[in-house]
Amino acid sequence: MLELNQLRNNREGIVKSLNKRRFAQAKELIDQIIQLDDDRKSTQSKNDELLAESNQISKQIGALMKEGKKEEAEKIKIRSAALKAESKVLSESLVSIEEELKQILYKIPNTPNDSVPDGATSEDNEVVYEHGSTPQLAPDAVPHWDLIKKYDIIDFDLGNKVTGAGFPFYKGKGARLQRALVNFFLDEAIKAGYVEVQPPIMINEESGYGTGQLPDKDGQMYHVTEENYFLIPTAEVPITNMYRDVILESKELPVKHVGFTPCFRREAGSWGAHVRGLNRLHQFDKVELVQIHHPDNSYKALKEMCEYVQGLLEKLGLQYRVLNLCGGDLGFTAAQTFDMEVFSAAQQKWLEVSSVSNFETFQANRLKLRYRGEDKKMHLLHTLNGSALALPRIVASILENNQTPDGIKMPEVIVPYTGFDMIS
RNA sequence: AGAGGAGUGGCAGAGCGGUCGAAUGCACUGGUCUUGAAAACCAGCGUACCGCGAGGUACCGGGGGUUCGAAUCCCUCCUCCUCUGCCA
Repeated sequence: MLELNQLRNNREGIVKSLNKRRFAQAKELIDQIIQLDDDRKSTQSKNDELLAESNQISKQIGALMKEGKKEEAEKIKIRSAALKAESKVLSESLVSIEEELKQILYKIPNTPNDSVPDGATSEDNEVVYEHGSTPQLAPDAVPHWDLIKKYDIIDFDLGNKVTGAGFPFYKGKGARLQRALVNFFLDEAIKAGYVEVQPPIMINEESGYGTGQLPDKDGQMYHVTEENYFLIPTAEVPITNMYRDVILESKELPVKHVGFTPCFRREAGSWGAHVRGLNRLHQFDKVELVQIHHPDNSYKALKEMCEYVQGLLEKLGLQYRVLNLCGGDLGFTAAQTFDMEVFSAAQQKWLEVSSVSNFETFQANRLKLRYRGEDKKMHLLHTLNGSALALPRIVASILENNQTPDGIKMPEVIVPYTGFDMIS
């Protein structure tokens, strides 16, 4: 959620910035917001005056009652009743103005950072870095959905039977490979100074609003209606919400957490022929990084997180590239996002395996996540997060890129974790 | 899940219909004293909104109600504790 002050003071700049993400209604919505906020202020002022008078009268009544002047007290009670009726009207309208204001604020996405490239679709994302070269595979190399059948390590049919599409079983060395990668990712993050957390994988509605999944992505999360809980689409949600309604001391910054969780996504409307095998699932595992920073440091942290994720990909020996997402492809809550894509040699296609974002104050504003500045005043913090890494597509590219006539060779760094160096 | 008890400022803990945004202690910040520190003493010490300011308004787990007036009474939800039941 953008800050009201910013909308008032930097209206033109924000409209221009939102233009970069092709958000056409910016001007109109901001005008509505400013109008509503003006209404809110004047309504509150009037109401406060009424309440102030009412409080005065109540005190007088108290004093009169004490002195035993019942008659006089009764007399001014009449005035008090009138004030109360008037104030009730104003209070109700204040509540509805605030609600309307909030609803409009919820509709406005975050403003892209200046270094976000202009552009409308994923076609316009800027490739800022490339690493590695495409492995030379044998002519009979096959995509991972064939490999997992051949070696019987991941079973979609079983998942279909037991749950439904997009909920595969990992079996034998497939399960061990996945667990090995999770442990490798967690250990690396801990070495890099992240504090591990194991969060709940269901969240309440408030948390959904806190990080911005609600109301924007309502319908993309699995909803447990009995309790009004949601299955998390990413560990970002519970981990960042640890800091909802929190005031941090400067000396507590930065906050760095890593968490491993399954992630659940309904992916409503996004299914198609191009998402075979592990490319898109309803349930998948992910190790997620979350950082909270002083506003001055967040972009430096964003850079460091990207470099950290790149380091993981390099250790796994995967060819990858880094994209600076263009305005039109940016997620609702992000001010800037770098996507890491690995090249899947058998599919001849780039697969997104990590998304590292700075949300600036967008989430913090909803979360009320603040720190006390040098000026002794409260300020919003910056939140960031990134996948490090999402498992299925990493597994897919390891399987595809490392296939040999004798089996699938494991990257060296994870052999201590898997306990085997070959799936055959 | 049932019965009982409880939720107050960073923490502990008073208040149980008016003068309470809330005693007191601890913690914290500034000052005095001291070579320095400790101790002692003095002062300060929640958040949000409105207002140029003086100041005003709201908030005592959340929401609603009674009342001229609610931290205090009533309803409801949530959380925690104790006992009983169930169970990884």
